[in-house]
Amino acid sequence: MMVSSLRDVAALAGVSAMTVSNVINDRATVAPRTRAKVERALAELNYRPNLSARNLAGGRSGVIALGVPEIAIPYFAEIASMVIEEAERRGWTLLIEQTDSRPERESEVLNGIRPRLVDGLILYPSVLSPAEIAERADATPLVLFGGPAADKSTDHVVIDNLAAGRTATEHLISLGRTRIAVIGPLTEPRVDAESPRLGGYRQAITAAGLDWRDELIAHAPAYHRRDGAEAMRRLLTGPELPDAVFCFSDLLAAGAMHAALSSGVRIPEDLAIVGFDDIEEASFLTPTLTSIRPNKRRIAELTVRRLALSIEHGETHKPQLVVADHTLIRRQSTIGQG
Amino acid sequence: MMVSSLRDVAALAGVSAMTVSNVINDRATVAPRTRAKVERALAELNYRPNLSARNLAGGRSGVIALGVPEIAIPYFAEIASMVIEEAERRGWTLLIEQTDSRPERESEVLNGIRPRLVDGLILYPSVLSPAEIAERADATPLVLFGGPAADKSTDHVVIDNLAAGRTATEHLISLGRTRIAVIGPLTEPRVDAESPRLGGYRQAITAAGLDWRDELIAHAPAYHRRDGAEAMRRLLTGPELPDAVFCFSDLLAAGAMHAALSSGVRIPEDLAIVGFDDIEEASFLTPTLTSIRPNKRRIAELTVRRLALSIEHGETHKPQLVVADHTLIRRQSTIGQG
DNA sequence: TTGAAAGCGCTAACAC
DNA sequence: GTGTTAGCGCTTTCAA
Repeated sequence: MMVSSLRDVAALAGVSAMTVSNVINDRATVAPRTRAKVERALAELNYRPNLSARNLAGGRSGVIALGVPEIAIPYFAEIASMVIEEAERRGWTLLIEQTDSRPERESEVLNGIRPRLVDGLILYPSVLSPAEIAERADATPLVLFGGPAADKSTDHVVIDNLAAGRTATEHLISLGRTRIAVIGPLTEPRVDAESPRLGGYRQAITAAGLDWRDELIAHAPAYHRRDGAEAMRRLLTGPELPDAVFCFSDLLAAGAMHAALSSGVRIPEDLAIVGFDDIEEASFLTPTLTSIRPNKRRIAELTVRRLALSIEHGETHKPQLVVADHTLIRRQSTIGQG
Repeated sequence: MMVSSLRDVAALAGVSAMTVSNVINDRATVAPRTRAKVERALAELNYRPNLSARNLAGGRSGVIALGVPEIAIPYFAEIASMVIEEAERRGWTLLIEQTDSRPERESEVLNGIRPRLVDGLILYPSVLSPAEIAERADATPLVLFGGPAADKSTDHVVIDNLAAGRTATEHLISLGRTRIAVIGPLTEPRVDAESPRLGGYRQAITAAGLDWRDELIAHAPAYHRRDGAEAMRRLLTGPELPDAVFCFSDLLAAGAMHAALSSGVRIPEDLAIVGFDDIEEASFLTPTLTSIRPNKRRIAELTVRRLALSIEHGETHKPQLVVADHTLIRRQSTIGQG
């Protein structure tokens, strides 16, 4: 099948290339008769615009990029799916970059691996500090999502992790649990600070007048299932047996749950578990997993909307920190068969 | 930060744009001194090539597209992750399209949603028939993966689903199970034929001299967890209680396992379960899930390699059907704590 | 309402 | 070894 250009269509329709361009982009007020002629030619030649040419001519590429640590992590896959849908709504296509949480990779993505190809970039900043992000050598519009808020110079969509951590822990306390463990990365390397989810846990524990016990704080290097399983094994062989655990991701919770069940621990009778992210898997674990559900649809929507604003208003665009909502979804892993 | 073009670099280095281009693309034999000068200018101006311009000038875009039903399905997310890695190895970036298994969407992707932007396309053909695929109005190099083999006019990477279905079923038979159920889409709408996984099951059942029982064949409309859970509930309330079940995906198996455990069925004592895909989740379910493991790394590698060949050799490229290997991974859902 | 001219940044082909 | 010319297919600007 032949590839036809604007010129071919123009020739067939007996008009100029410019008029065809106007028809395609629904611009100016093209005379109905002219429009009809052009549209017939368009169809006949099965015209498809050359995006590179369009992009080069000063327009946009219609492509945005999403940078995440790993697309195979369900939370990111679910977010990516929604971002694709939101982008499509605006006529954009999504390109995906994996950073593997490696600084060089994250930096490459930030500085435009595919230079000038994308109109904008959405990034989950996993390892780069706000300062490093602010220093990037690329002017492509950028929106961050997740992690702690960086500086004010970048659009950023987050949820209130501190409040979420508090809510998760309070839920366990309300169930009468007193030896509540935590599994997750305890610090935010990006800002060299305590994880806000841990901060929320701390607040809830303190407010309830429960003892703080270091033996119940299990660090996990990352958010994977295996990290959760390992941390749980450490807790189960430790000096203080927990009666509940708050995991900083559902993947950690899935690993922890598997390790616990394999050791004969009953859930939630002996051990209640709360996860974070509410990935689809959470509803199908046995028992089903109580989890903090960030409003993923809203995160995707806000992220793409901020990016659209930034792309459209360029210089005058004011970056903003936007907070999406979250809720606690109660399931069997804490409240039993209900 | 300013965006600089070839010309800017050329001006700074005191050479022509063409020489800069030659340096960048490692072409011709540029004099060492010239090269050094140019490279200094390149660095100083933080030059980044404009891909649209490069693409338009007759080169390639360096972007390939991957079309899948849903990126949030773990199997596709895992494959996508590996395809990204393989593509990166060749200096390509990956763009993702979701088809939702809708014919119009699949057709759009096939005919170049992002016309002329991508150098090649990898597609999981979920609903379109081989004839519809062959008729596409776009010349972009295409490689299919998964599903039944189409015609000979398209590159296609598959696994032997018939053999895999037989292996899964034989494994259950070897455990002494006699009432072996099946959960999954029973037909291939694309080719209007029986699912090859069901065909493998049939062969194994017949070869073992077991009775064929329609009551044990549970159709699932798709491969999701909820479909597996529903099918399992039907089997559990049906006239013939199975003592084993072969699910056509791990997601179906996860749903089926959840439904069974929730009804008090013991796995594997009362019911053995085999899944398909061996997604990471399979190793962390309780009990862990026996599954057919397609060689995903190999599928990604072969897919990208065939695409590279097609892109490089254009007209003279001969499409081919390539078969990747698979193995049965035995876990607790069939062989217990063993 | 339509068209002509210019140019986006790059590379291929060919000179020098 | 290096530079010149032309042009990829489109949009922007401005004139008709």
